[in-house]
Amino acid sequence: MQLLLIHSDYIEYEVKKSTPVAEKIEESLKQGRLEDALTAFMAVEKVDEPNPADTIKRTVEEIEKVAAQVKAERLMLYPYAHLSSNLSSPKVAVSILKGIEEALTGKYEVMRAPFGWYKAFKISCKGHPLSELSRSILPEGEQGAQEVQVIPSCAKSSEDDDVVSEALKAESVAKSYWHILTPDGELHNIDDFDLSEHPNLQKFVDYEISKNRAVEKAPPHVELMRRLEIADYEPGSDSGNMRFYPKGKLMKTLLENYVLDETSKFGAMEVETPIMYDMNHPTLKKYLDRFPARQYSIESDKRHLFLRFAACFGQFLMNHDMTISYRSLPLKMIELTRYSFRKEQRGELVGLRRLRAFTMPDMHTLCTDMDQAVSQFDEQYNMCINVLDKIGIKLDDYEVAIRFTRDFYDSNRDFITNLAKTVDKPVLVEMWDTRFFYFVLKFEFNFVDALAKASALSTVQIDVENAERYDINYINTEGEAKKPTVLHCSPSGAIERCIYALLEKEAMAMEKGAVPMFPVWLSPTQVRIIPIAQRHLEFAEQVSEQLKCRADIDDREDTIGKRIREAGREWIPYVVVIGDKEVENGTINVTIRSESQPNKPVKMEMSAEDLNNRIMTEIEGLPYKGLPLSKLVSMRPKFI
RNA sequence: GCCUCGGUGGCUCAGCCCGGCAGAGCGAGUGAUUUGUAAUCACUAGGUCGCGUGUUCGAAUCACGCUCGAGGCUCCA
Repeated sequence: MQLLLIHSDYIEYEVKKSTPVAEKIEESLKQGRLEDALTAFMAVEKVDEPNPADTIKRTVEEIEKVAAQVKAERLMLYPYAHLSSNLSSPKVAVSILKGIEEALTGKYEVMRAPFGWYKAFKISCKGHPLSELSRSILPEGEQGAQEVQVIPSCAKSSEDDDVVSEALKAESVAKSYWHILTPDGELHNIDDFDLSEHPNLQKFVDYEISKNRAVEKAPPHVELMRRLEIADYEPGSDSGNMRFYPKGKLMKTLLENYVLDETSKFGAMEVETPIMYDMNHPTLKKYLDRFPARQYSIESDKRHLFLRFAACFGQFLMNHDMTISYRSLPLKMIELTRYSFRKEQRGELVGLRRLRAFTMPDMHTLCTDMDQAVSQFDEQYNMCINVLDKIGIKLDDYEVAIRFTRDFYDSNRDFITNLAKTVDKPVLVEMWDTRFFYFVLKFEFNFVDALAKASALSTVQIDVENAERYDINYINTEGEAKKPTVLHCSPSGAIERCIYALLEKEAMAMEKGAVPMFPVWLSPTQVRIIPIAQRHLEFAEQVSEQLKCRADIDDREDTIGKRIREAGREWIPYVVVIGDKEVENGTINVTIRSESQPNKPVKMEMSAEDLNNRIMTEIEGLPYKGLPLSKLVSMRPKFI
């Protein structure tokens, strides 16, 4: 039994024509309408034939469960053969459908659309989180059956159709085919590929496909983000809106500046667009109607506004008004949105991993045609690898997912193979037989965290829909207006999520017995200077002046042991202890965190200039900003 | 939205099962110590035990309602 449940404002149908298997019906059943009803589209399958009673029982349970969740009092039972490719005999189907109807009658106001007729129907989907659900009900012992992912399409109506059209069927149920693509170009069936040598990819695949994500504890980065005074929950705001303390704000600014620098080198023009838009703007309305409500909305005088969930709107509306010659293509614009807003469901928000307000670098590239788009895609793919690498997230830390339509794959096989070659490891492939989303090709780099949960960082998509929707044109060599092919790219993914990934990565490293740290250019304090006694403070000041980086002085009246420990707990890359010996010799003793092991610090005697040179080499070409807090640690407040 | 668990000084938590003076460690303040590589010692301050109602001689503890948070479901353009 395949079930597709839609909680609708209304559903109505009208029979058009009988098929050879049609049940005989009363005139009154030839049309029907229910308001505020849960509609159950159902397909009875071959596997249901041996035990119809069991199928009835379990289907009824499932429907009742959902009806209770959405508080529906009216049910429309709608036979919908297109949900399955392995249907039962019509006789069994009718008996099961009638059985379900009988079991539910009395508890609900039930209407059943007749079986075996071509019917036209209209449905208005409510669009709340539970309004669209699909269920496969299999007999006991048949759990291994093929998984079918249903991608819901909302607010669709088939009013123009005489019969339930093939197009609607295709859009209601787009099938995903999962594969593993190896660098040699082989496209393996996911079940046939041995992932045991790729444990991280295995985790990602499990997360993506089997959706098995039971986890018993909170993710480790939540404790770390607080303990390191990076970020924290803000109870005075909405959930998923974080506060950032000075150290976290510094890291965030550096990451933002880095991504902007890289995209600027890449030729992107930085722009800024509004964070709120008119819900009733004709172009935006069309776009919003395609998706269930997931945005913050604001009532302001007569207008109904929503907060942007990406920078697409602003940039596309700008593109629409621009005069663009083919000479300007590929044309790149970037905005670093502070913020983009998505009203994710309450239970889905976790620490810095998924937020309702987040900072998103969002670049769009207008290309003359698909060929140019494909070559741009390739360049941006490589840029993303490089950007994440500098941020401290290496190729081993994430898994690649590439998703495309079958048509795209058939005409770009070599190109896609090359993407796997570039990263030189197997990648997960999702292929759709029809295009449902606005893109024909996308990739993401998915970070797999300490609890085996995956989340996307970098992504690029080839969009074949929005140039049309926003009426974006360029003038070609012939002087004709043409629609460009558009690329969406976020080189790093959300900035907050990069911090999450770094924290989770270090948490995993700690588990394995390594010493955790941030890349030097991102460390809030790069050098901690610890004068042993007060008389060494002056020399400590001198050393800090010689270092052209974020060097602070722990002048608190604690023991050396304690201050060393504190520096370690702050993951400071270089720790300098200054006492009589140093003042005398003019050299310094540096503990180098990146070379140390737990309980085995690596210390080196060097001059302040040596240390400075070493750090300058490490942070060369990367953004820099001064200390986010007072140089003297004794003057700092505690944030947590 | 549904299910489960939780809310006790700034932080982390014990106490709750089985009702009887509200506790510890860290942090903060003060004093002593001026220190050579992962927690110096002593003292002090700091709490309507999330909110409300009920049961009781007596409620942090039991019951009910509310609220906020976390995890799961669902979802993730």
